[in-house]
Amino acid sequence: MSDLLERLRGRGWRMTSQRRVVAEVLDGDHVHLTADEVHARAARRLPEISRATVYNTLGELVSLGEVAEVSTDGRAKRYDPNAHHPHQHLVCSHCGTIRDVHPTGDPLAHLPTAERFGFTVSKAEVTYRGLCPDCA
Amino acid sequence: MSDLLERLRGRGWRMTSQRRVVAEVLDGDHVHLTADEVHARAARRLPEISRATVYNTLGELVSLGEVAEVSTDGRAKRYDPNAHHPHQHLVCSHCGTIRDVHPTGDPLAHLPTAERFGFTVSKAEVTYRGLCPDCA
DNA sequence: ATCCTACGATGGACTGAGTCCAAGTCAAGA
DNA sequence: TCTTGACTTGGACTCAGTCCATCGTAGGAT
Repeated sequence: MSDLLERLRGRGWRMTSQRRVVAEVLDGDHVHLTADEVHARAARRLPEISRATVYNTLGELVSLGEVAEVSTDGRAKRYDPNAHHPHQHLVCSHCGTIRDVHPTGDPLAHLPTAERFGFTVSKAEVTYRGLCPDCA
Repeated sequence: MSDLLERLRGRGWRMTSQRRVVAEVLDGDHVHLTADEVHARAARRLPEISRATVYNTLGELVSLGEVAEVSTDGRAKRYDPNAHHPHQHLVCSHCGTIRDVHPTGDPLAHLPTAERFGFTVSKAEVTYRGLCPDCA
């Protein structure tokens, strides 16, 4: 994530303090913050940042492929900065904790042509559900 | 789905015209209606049915395991009456069409113990994404 | 057949997540 | 340092879903 700001500048992004702060908040592994959580953390450094700007910036990061959108519970979407390392998610059904996981093999390979109904299938998202050690 | 009403009666459900209509609307294969769509179709037969009742009934059907909740897009949840036949979903990234699909093998088998972080993993939901024949 | 009552239905207010927009601000090139 | 169009702001708005006080009724009891 450290060179994210460089990549963005290279793509013609106008660099503002708001965008810098949002990008900094989204740094690390196993980070899966909601937009409101991103806003709250960003506001600790830049008190007057607005929700609209956070939504705009997250949306741009997603369409640039720098951040992945994850929705594991039908509630708020979460934003995962680990977009350059393909992975799936393991979610605790009780407390909602999310871990990045790496299954073996390619899930796409398990969908036979006959089951594709003429679709051009390009990716598979897997959500594993269960109980985490604390909730078990 | 035809014997659903029988099963529900057997579980002590009080049978009302509203519940009957909701259960009837949720009949068929590849049915993935939102709550509002269920409400609209139910209202064609029973004009004064309320949204709250549709939400209540759907929620009960889900907790009884008769209907599965599917959220493929972070927007409205969809309700899938095919809950007794395990399957995954193939979604068109452009128009949102959803098909039930049956991959080979068990996705759970591809998550090694070392990648389970102590979780008791009980199921895997797979969403395949791509373009349907009409949108390609 | 009628009565009772607890379970279910109703609709309107409310919440949470996200979008939209007109007006103001400022990064960065000239 | 000036200019300008890209960016930010906050408030109104939408959409999906929940909550709740009140009313209605399914189905067992008599």
